[in-house]
Amino acid sequence: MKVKELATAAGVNPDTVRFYTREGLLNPTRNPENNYQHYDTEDLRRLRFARKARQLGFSLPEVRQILDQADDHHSPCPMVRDVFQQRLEGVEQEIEELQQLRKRMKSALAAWQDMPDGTPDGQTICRLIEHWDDNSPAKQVEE
Amino acid sequence: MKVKELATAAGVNPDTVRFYTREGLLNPTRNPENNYQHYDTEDLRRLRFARKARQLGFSLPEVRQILDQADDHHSPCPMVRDVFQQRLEGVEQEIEELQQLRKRMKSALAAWQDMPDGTPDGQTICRLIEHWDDNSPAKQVEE
DNA sequence: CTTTGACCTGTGAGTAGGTCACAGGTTTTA
DNA sequence: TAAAACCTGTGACCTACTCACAGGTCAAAG
Repeated sequence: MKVKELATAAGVNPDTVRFYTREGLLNPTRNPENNYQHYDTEDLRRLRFARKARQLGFSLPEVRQILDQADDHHSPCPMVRDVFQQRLEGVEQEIEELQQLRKRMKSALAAWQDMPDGTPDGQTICRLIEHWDDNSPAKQVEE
Repeated sequence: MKVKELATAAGVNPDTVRFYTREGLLNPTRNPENNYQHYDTEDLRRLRFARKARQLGFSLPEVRQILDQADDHHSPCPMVRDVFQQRLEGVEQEIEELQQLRKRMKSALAAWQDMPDGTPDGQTICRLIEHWDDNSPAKQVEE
């Protein structure tokens, strides 16, 4: 397979194939006649695997690590279980934080219902934001 | 105030102060004797405002836009309400997507309970991931 | 046989929002 | 007077791609 064929087969951008190749996740051979890359079904498997892993939240270095372990005929699965568990916790924390943010945003919106717009007066830029309580207290300081 | 003083006052990295200055969000004056930047309380207000706005999900260009409007003595608040509403929707969508991901991850974990690790055999890299159903069907192709 | 279009190549830049490193100048403290 | 702590600007780095560019290759159409 050539670049675009592999890309199409895996449903990704051809540039992603080239990028992954540069990054060492794919190991194509080269046609010496025209200098083209040649990918086989193993590469397709690796690419599909990489995409799935990315969707699951693995970083590219993590994906490469898994692939490398597989190349050395070590089972990467225990590591996968491990990193996966961590990623799940990361995702849950992200959700938590976003829900906090959402809550604060909604109460800010509610509080803004009754606030006038007001023109900047040199003391305040936009009351809507300045009076938003982010419960991260800033320190006070004088010039 | 000098860079580090302002940074400390606002609870940010000094490099962030320099970065925001380069980006035109802060307008310090210069001491011609030593070429140092001098920030006043107005800059501190702007910096704090910028940080709050960033926490609310405004992008730096948006923050700059608000600040510029305030400099021109136009009330930026209607724009703020508008962008804020959009950000809220964005946040809610992010939450939605993360919850979807979390759901898929949890069911994957459950399915993995009973799967053996297995050593890579050339056909499969890590069953855990390859057998994960991401409901994004890939096309089939032969070499 | 030539042209056209689709593909290939590598390299480099761009994305967002900072953070860090570097080399050299200044100020403050001991 | 010397070290520590600060200042300056510039440029690289981070993620995970994506896009642009300039030039080479190839298959089909004319």
